[in-house]
Amino acid sequence: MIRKRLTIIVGPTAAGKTDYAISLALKFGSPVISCDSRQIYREMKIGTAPPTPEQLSLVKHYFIFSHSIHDDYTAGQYEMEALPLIETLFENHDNLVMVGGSGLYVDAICKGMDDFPKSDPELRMTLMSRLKTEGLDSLRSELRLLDRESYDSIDITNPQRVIRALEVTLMTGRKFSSFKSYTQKKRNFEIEKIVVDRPREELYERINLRVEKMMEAGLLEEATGLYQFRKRTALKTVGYSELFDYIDGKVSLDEAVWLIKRNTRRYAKRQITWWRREGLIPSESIKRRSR
RNA sequence: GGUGUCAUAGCUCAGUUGGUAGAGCAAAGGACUGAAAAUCCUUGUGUCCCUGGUUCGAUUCCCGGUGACACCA
Repeated sequence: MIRKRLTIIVGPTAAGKTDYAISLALKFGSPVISCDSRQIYREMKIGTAPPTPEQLSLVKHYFIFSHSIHDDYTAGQYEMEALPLIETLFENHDNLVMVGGSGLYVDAICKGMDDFPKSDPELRMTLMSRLKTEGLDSLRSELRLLDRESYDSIDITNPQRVIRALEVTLMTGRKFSSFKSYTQKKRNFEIEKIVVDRPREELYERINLRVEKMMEAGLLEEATGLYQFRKRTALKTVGYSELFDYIDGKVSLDEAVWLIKRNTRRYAKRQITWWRREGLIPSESIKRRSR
């Protein structure tokens, strides 16, 4: 029996993953399975740099424009939807191509997420307002009392992490740390990751240029149309938050565009850090480039 | 052409009454289990424009260059 293989193309934004994925998919006769936490939203068509309509017509794509910003989406849900899809597709394919810039989503496919309960919006809201009124210290000491292991192991300077740990513990009556299994889930296919990267300077130039092109393509108009939904977590996205600030009069348009570039650069850097940890990107200055 | 002011980190600038310097921004490094394009942590990178002088010691004071700006011609 032929071993099935999932090829995952990873790397920082604007490095050229989309093009590479399509050429590889055409070679394998595979569809492209996207693994991107923002390109799944159909309401954002410019700022997330999704494949163009032409590219989409070349190869069948999954998880592009497949969901709505009005439904909360998570890495856990992605695993639950993408994994069965992959298994189904393997019935007719030996090689499948996945592309993704979202490290956590890639891990959800490769390693699997533990069975943590998903968040309770009401409880989260309560905790967030407590963070505002009582401060992080108060939440921290509560976590310390309820779940010492989590308190010792998570990043307790990060409000988002403290809230999540507390949320799960309060919600289930079980310690957050007790949900961690520390074992990877079994996958009945091979996984190969390919990095698409560029020298830092070149990558940053591409990012800057791409932002200019997005503005020309009407990013401001798109953001204006989505302004009313700006509180949705899906719209906490580089390219949109900055323009919402412009609409609110907090920054000038030039400043907003400049901030989009900067924040995209920082995002790319975080992605690089993610795959560097896996040894996929050399820690010295980056030289590798596949295409 | 003359006079004046300025020249310090990638950028904007502070500072050293002479003991080789520090802020903001940019940047770099790191973390990451249902918000992950999110969220959080750490870090100061320098021929202090160049040459010479005074001095134990000059980025700082002095002479002379060079460049930028302003004003006067």
